[in-house]
Amino acid sequence: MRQMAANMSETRDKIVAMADRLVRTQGFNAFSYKDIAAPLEIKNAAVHYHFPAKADLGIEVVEQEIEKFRSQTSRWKKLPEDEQVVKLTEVFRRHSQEGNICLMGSLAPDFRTLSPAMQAKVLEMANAIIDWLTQCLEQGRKQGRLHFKGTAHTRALIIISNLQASLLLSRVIGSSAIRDITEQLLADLRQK
Amino acid sequence: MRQMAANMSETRDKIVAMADRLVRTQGFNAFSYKDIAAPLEIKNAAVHYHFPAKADLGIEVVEQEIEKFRSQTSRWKKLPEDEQVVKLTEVFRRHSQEGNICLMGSLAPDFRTLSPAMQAKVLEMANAIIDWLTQCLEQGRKQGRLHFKGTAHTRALIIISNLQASLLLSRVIGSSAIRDITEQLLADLRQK
DNA sequence: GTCTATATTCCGATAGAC
DNA sequence: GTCTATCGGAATATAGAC
Repeated sequence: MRQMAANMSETRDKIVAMADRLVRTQGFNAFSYKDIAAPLEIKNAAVHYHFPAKADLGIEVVEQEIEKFRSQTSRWKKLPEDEQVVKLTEVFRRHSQEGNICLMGSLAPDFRTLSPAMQAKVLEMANAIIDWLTQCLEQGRKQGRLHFKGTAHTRALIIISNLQASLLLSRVIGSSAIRDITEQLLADLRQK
Repeated sequence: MRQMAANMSETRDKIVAMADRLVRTQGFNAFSYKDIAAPLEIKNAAVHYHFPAKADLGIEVVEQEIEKFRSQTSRWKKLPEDEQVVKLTEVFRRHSQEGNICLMGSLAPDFRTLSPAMQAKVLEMANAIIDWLTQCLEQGRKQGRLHFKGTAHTRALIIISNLQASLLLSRVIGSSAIRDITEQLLADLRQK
């Protein structure tokens, strides 16, 4: 996209990656520029150079997540729908193993404290995930590979809710929660 | 419990109520003593008198929630299990109408930033809810009033997850989410 | 129990040198 | 692009008068 030498964006990328990690592990309002600068062994002024305001950094984190989600799901396109759902659960399981929660689960509680621009980005992310899963479920049911009651949209909301909250719950009661939940979830979808 | 004139605890009660509201609407790390003091028209020093540290206040909020949950569920004891589950969903729906999210959904993302004592209280709360619902589902299935696959414990985790995250989601995408989710959830449980 | 006043620390953000 | 230095503000918390 932007014309830029490879090393020029190196620091920038590291900052975004660190911010992503911190949002998921501590929450957007609970980390500071220092938390980013210190581990990267730079000064907070350097972070401000790349992202003048904290909201700018938050927006970039969400934007990259949307981009990542779209590229992932696009790679699953040729798989049967039930396997695509499995892939989705694996994304969450991987987050769990790294001690992360998903961005939605992290940013939704703080939603009202976010800048309007960042709120818009979070909404965009939510819609991207919900729309994709709705279509996946709809198609999967048509093909006879997935079974569920009610509309695909509502079922998508339920499944997203489960995956999100299972990460939250497992942070409190231990990581066995996410395994149990996702397995039962997939079993439900496979059962006629 | 404690020996104390009625008016002596009035301010204290108001502080806890305000803190509860703020935890649910903004998150534990995003509100300050000023946010509590200003609407009550007292000074932040008065808040510190009742709760020396913010963690003390947080613990009290969670403790009162545990107490409230136990007294609510105890009042439902004589109802059929399927109606008890409906009662539970109504608690969440009421939260949604007031723009609140549940305490677990609010505190779980920030869990690692909480003091050990507060973490312990949050875990206690999680277990109280999960244990109650597990037993309710187990009993309901025995009575033939509730229908689900898998263990009651895993199903309890799934339902709690759904209710929690539906509040989070509805904050971002709008409040229709919670209605759709809970209705489908109850329909699932009623279907043989 | 509540107040005024303040200590201390930290945060996001900016200015200007290099 | 990164640094040093610092501003302005806000947060938690405490001391001491009333």
